[in-house]
Amino acid sequence: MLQLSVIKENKEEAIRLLAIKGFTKTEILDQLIDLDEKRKSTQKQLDDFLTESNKMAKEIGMLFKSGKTEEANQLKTKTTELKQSTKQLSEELESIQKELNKLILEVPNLPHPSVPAGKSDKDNEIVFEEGEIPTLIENAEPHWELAKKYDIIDFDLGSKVTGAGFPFYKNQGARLQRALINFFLDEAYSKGYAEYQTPLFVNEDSAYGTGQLPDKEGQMYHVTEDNFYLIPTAEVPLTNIYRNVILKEEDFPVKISAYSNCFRREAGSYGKDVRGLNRLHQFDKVEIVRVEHPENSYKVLENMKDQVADLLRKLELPFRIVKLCGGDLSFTSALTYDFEVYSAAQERWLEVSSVSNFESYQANRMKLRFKDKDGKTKLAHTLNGSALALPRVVAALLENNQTEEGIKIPAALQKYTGFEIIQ
RNA sequence: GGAGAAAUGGCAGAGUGGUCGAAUGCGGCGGUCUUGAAAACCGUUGAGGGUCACACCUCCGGGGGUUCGAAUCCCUCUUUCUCCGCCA
Repeated sequence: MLQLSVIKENKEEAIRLLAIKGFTKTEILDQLIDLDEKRKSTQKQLDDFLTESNKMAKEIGMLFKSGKTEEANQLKTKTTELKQSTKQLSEELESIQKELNKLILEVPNLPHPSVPAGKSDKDNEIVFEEGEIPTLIENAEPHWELAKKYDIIDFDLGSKVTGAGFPFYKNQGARLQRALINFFLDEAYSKGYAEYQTPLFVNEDSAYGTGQLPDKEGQMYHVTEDNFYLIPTAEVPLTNIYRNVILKEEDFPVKISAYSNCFRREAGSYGKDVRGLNRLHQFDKVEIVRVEHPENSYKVLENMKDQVADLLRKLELPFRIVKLCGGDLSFTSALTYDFEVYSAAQERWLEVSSVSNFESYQANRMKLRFKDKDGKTKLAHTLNGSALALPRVVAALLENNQTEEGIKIPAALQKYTGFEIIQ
């Protein structure tokens, strides 16, 4: 969540930036400022009452000790009314806090000043493009046909056993999956990321910590019996490692990665754009997460961007990087780069990675802080990125590399797959 | 799943109703001594709110309760440990 101090000290600037994100309910900011004032004055009153009753309690203790029982009992009756006011005030304070908390969660993160204005993905800014769009063989097919032809991914079987969006990977398809996972993990490791395996379920606090709750409730699978949420990305368990943690400055940089299954309900999205591997309920992804000093976070974001580009280069896939415009930017992000690979058979760009700087937005919500050189406690910055999500990478690999003889595996992957061609 | 024990500051560990935000040790930081270091000695060392700064308030796993007063008593949840059962 946004820091109240940012709103208070820089309201005009905050309003201007929020408008880029399409957030125009500026009256909320005023409400927040008012509520905070109310909170302070109520707190002050309550504190005064508490000071009084603390004093009396001590006095009563002394009187009892020195045997002045009668005086003590007299004082006791006096404290009763004090308790009434105290109770009332603390209830008032609690409701103000609750309201404050609810409201501030409605305010999205401020976008970075460089974020272009715009409403939808059409307004995103293409900042980089690399690789040639391949010319396909005659009778080239989309990946869902290829999957059937080579018997490597079985969507129907998945529907039978579980439901739509839960495919089986088989034979060379299953081995290709394993190869990609290992390739991505090795690449992250070689760039200095510690490797983790995380729980696939998280509790409610963690889902709040990274901002899946309260607004994206319907996106996650929920185990009601135990109140667990299936992770939509490894970002959730990885980042929550640092929930309520105070780091030392020398702990930076924090670089962690994990492969995990990701589970998304994707409620309400059907149609041909989500066919095959384009959108799944369960998929595989290697995620990279960083916790950084605020001064470094944008340098680090560029670094992560290069890292992801390098992966796509090694996979020999044509790709482009787009900087998301305000309207397409997620609620919690300040700046996001999306990576898209070109699917020649579908003749469209597929998003395979999203690299974001959340600045202190997540950190504030989960109280992730560090002590600076002067011993002051400050919020850290968090960043994350997919490196990479598998399904659409697989889709592009299958489609772009199809030949008469079969599907060619890029050189960098061959030592992982153990084969050069799918046939 | 059943029975029992426990959860205190960075760590270890006292504290079972009243000047306890918390003894003591270790670690960290600053200093004295030293050419330098170690040892020794002295000081300092949790977080949040609030304030120009103080004062003041809250926090002893989480939540609730009893009491004038709770780290301490009661209820509840979570976690850890021991024993039994089950199990990859």
